[in-house]
Amino acid sequence: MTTAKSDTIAAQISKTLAARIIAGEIEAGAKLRQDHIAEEFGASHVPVREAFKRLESQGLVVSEPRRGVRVAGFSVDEVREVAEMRAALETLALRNAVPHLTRAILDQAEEANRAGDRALNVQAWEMANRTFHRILLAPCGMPRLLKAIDDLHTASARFLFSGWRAEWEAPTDRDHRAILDALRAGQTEIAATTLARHVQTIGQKKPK
Amino acid sequence: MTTAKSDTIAAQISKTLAARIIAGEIEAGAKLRQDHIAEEFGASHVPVREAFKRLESQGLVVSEPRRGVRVAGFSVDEVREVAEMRAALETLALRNAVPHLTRAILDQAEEANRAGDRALNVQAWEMANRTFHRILLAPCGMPRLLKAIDDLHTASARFLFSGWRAEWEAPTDRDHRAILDALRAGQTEIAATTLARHVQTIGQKKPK
DNA sequence: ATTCTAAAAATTATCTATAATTTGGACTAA
DNA sequence: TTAGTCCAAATTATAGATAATTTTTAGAAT
Repeated sequence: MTTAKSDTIAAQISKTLAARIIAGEIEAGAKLRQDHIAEEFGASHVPVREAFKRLESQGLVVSEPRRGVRVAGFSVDEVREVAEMRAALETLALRNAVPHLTRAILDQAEEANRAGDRALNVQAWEMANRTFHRILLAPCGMPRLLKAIDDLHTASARFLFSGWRAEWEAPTDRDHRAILDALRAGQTEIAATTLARHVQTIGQKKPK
Repeated sequence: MTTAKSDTIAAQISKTLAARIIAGEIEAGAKLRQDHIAEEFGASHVPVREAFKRLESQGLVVSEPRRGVRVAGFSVDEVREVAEMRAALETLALRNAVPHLTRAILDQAEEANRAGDRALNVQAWEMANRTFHRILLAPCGMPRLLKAIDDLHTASARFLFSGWRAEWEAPTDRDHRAILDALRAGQTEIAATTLARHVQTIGQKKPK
């Protein structure tokens, strides 16, 4: 998680907290005390509050007025919900991206996929996986859609990390290759349905 | 727009500003000066900033660090984007809602539809339209999905109001009836595809 | 006339301080 | 013991003040 120095303090705090929540360093349901966090970052609590607002819109924390914010929990139902939303939105993005996909872009995606295969831990694999999806979908040119998908990826990553914590081995991603092959062959529909199925299987990998 | 007294000041400001932006009272691209707004609401600028954050997550304003926020513009591309996202997400919600739909719920939806036919202005029609969609989709029990759809409805409403401003006549909504008929007959797929087409036509009603 | 520079004004972002609300615990009464 | 209530501590929410940044304006040089 790169916290650019040009960002506002609120943005930096938001990114750092998001990374912690996703990594599972802060457990679900834990209260986030604004004064404590402000002290840790050497800031006042005003930018902390703004960071909270951002995290809330990403679905990482829930806030009750006058009672503070706590890390959002996630049930199996929510994991499934996120997976289904991803399937719906990523297929939409893919269909709109296809006309703009070039050979070079597909090669980039393949490289990202190989990076995933080489990943030594789940964090590295997740980053490569996200890159793969982003490279393929970005050419759709629909910024609002891409942002929504990105937030859903964040939610997915949280679930992924919570499940695979200790033992983990890089799965060679057959689905990714199948998607690439279909795209190279101009079979948009096959690519889209494969992507939809692929995303939904993520929600089924059992935690622990 | 009901601003409950129990809400925080930030929430009240956010709702009021959202209503103004949707109604077109503040034009796209206009700067929102936090001090001026704070003064108008008799508050300090801290809750104003938090309200801005909320509006940003809804896509109603865009913010550049250290340069303030301005009302988001919306091109025809963005309108189409929102329409396509709605089509994808609302069909997903509908498919998941169908098993929980009862006769009573369908009757409620029909009543909302009639309210739309009786609407005297575009605002009343929009509210009835949103109610219709919400009644049908809420039983899916996917809160994150429903919130996303609601934000997209807000964006759609902005476009709708900008187009039809002065002259307007209530269109009897054939699509809504077709959806209800299909649901009553247990034809989920027909209902879903009709809904998808219905949502996308909204993006095609030409403004002016 | 135009463009570059610098000072001034306006605005945003943050900090410190104050007010309001909630939570937890102790004490009292049933 | 068990509620119930009240007080104190902790925490959130807002206000007022300060610092930092950007935009505007004026002036000078080409």
